[in-house]
Amino acid sequence: MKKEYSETEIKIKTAAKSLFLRKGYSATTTRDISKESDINLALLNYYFTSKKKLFEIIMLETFYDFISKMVEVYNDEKSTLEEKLKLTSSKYIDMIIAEPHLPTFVVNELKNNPSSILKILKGQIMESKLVDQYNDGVKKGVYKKIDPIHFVTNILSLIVFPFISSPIIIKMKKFNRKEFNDMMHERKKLIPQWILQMIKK
Amino acid sequence: MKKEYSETEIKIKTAAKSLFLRKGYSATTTRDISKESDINLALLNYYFTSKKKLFEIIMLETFYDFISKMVEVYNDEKSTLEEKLKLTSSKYIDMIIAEPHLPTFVVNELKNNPSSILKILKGQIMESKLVDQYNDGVKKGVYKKIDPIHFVTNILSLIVFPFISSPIIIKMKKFNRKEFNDMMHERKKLIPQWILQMIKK
DNA sequence: TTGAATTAAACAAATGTTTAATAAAAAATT
DNA sequence: AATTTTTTATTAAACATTTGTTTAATTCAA
Repeated sequence: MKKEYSETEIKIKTAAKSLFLRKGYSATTTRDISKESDINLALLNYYFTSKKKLFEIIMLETFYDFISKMVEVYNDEKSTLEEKLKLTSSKYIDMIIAEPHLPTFVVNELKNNPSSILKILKGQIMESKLVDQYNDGVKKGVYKKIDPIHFVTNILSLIVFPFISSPIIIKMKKFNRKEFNDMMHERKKLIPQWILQMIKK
Repeated sequence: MKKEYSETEIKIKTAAKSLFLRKGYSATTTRDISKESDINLALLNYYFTSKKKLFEIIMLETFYDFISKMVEVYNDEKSTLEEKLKLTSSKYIDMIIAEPHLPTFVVNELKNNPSSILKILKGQIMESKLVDQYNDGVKKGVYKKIDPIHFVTNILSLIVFPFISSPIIIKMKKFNRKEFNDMMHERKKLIPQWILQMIKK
């Protein structure tokens, strides 16, 4: 299943990913990619047929990484709901601080490539252990009875949206990048608390 | 201050806005715009000098509308904090349902045009009546003492992010567009409740 | 009659892709 | 082991479109 990539292919993919993340599909040219990866222009088509195909490969891998990080935690058998919240916040915030363009890229290029990429999602979140645990809490009367989609959506919203709107936050608070990141580190503790307060009766 | 636009200029602007919102700056061509607005290609440059200039005008207006809706409510003198939360949720959700591409457009093109557009923000949110009311609650000991930036960020996150991630939500829940919108209408009531629970001691 | 609005055509630059030639590596043959 | 052959990788150049913008001519309105 997993393709073995040559050194040159990896160089192309790395440069392409960096550029696609920063500038998006349309604003990235094949010459940009060839320059950034220091390979001849024609090799892009030689190895990946077209810019579009190359993009689809990168989009698929990136989205898969993005979702996997969530699915792994959500389906862990041992941890409690609260532990899952903490781990998700922590992992995601670290991941996005390391690659700040990731969320904008994912949500933005997503609306163009619908079904093929979204196949990855197939029930892995709404049928996760985390949602089970939430539903158990509802049954026991400790959590409010609301469609779990809100629960799942709220977690991701509180984690990811601040990054997407970082230019606004940075402007409003006169932050520099480090101060913004500190704010996000702070949220690792806060988000699990907030989510619990939101669902508790 | 406000420029008076001729009929042709409005036709161009309307078509351009629709296209920029749907496809972004780079993926929209001047010929797309001329076709959609049914005007001659050269008129775009005749009236707006360049594609870039036209985009900046539209970006500025759109972002201004987007922020104004918030600022108005946040600075209302009469309403309580809870009422402001309800009104913001309601207004924003209606606005974005009417123009679903708005949030993605704003956040995505924002990172490219930083200062000029973000000037609009100048203290209008962090120094708003809403933030005052929040700080009062903190002083009175009814709200937790956390930097109000989290408060402001969380409101926007819970309102806007679900729209941005709508392809994911629609896929996870096997929703159609109407069912997704219903979910968002449901959140008009829920978000103010959630926010209050998050800040209460 | 003058200035503004509109048009078709043209221009130059950029862009994704292909071609044809060469270099390098691997395989086959002597 | 040495040489030839074949396959693969890399390159510079070219190709056909697309794209943003301009020109020069024409129509329209004041």
